Amino acid sequence: MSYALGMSGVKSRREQYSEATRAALLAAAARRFAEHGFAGTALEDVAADIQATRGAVYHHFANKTALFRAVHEQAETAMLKRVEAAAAVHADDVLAAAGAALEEFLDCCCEPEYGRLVWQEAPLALGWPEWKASEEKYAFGMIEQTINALMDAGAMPALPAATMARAVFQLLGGAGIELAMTAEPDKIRVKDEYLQVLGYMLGAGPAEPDGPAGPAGLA
Amino acid sequence: MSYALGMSGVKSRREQYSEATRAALLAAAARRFAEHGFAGTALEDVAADIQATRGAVYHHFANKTALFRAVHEQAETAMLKRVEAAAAVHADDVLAAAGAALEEFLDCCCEPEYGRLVWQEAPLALGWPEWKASEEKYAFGMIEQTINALMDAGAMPALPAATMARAVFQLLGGAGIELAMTAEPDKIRVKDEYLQVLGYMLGAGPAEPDGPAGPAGLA
DNA sequence: CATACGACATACACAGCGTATGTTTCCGAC
DNA sequence: GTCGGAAACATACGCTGTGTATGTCGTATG
Repeated sequence: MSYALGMSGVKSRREQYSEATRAALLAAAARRFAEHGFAGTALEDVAADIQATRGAVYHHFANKTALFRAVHEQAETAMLKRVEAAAAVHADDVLAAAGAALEEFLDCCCEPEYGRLVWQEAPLALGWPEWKASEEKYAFGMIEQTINALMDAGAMPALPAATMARAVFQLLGGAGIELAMTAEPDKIRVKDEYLQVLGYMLGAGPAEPDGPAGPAGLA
Repeated sequence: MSYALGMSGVKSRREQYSEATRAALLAAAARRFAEHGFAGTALEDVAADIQATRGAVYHHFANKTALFRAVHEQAETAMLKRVEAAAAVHADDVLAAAGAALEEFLDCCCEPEYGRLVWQEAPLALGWPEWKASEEKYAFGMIEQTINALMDAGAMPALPAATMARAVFQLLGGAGIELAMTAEPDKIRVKDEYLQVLGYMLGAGPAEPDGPAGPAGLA
């Protein structure tokens, strides 16, 4: 029963240091994983970025996969927070909220630390089943919720909601990867084109090329 | 200037043997890669499946990536052949051809050797840029062509074709992975649900839940 | 102030890729 | 028919990177 300080919320110096290095490791790993991929990053380098050794990594995380898992969850929760904040602005309008959430999500995907990590490396690093289970908790759950809201509001016909959500999910993911890999000057254009196309597919009405909104007015 | 036989199309016994082992390696690698993933398969095991050693592998292929590349291309061309054959049946009707192609593609994805290989492992093994470039040649080109045909026929509004094609591409890919990972008894149901959803998104009209065809009648 | 434990660093075992170097078998020329 | 030579492999080696086992130092606790 040592370290009673921790129980009362006050952190001892040791704990503070430990958490600091853990956070630093997470940050360094996020950068490395996003830039060089999961297989392409050696734990040695991650540790070196922190002026530490692999011993530190293996002290804080069970193995390379566990480290990635932590990085991944961190990225997902950060994304969720941003998207929920964006949607919360339009608390009264379901469609507007969905549109805002969509755009904020695409913005998140523009940043390689989210786009590459979540949509490229994660399925590999965690394995497809775990990745899918994870997405079930984050992006996917949010999407399905929105889809159901849209169906209830009559803005979308009643189709198998789960499959529909999966399709939208994949669609957003593809847009995410594409955006993450697009060179900076083209990002705005590509993002707009995706908003158009997504609006058409989800709004499910013939959209005018110069007025991207389908009947749902999602975009 | 030896082996003049090869020039006239007749294969010497050595060449026949060599091609046989090469083909066997490709087949074994395809199974291993599809089942255990790219990183999860050791060339040792691939060679062992053929009762050979890694030397054989490295004789026929420059490295592990090159082996995967060959497997990948083989899978893609096989898929393309099947889809084109399915579409060719409806040479007169653009929509029917697109629908048949779609269904045949989904069928291909149901087989792990295509679904997992192309949509899961390939981006990792080849790297995203090369994978994308490859898809540009295969699935993507075919899709864009179909999209353009549909737009010309007035079955689909004129949206940025490239982005639209990419979205459809990603959509199909997602369906492919999902199908590839779905347990056998559920595959038919999931595939049908996807046909419904895709029909809605592409046909862009409110589809009846029990009559999956939108106005385009894609499915 | 002695002791135990947590936070690392160091050292080691092992797998898997790539390469360099044999060894055998077949082909073609003389 | 036999003899060089090259293709088709097998064998042996080095290297990198993961995971684990052990060591060391500081710090909290009785």
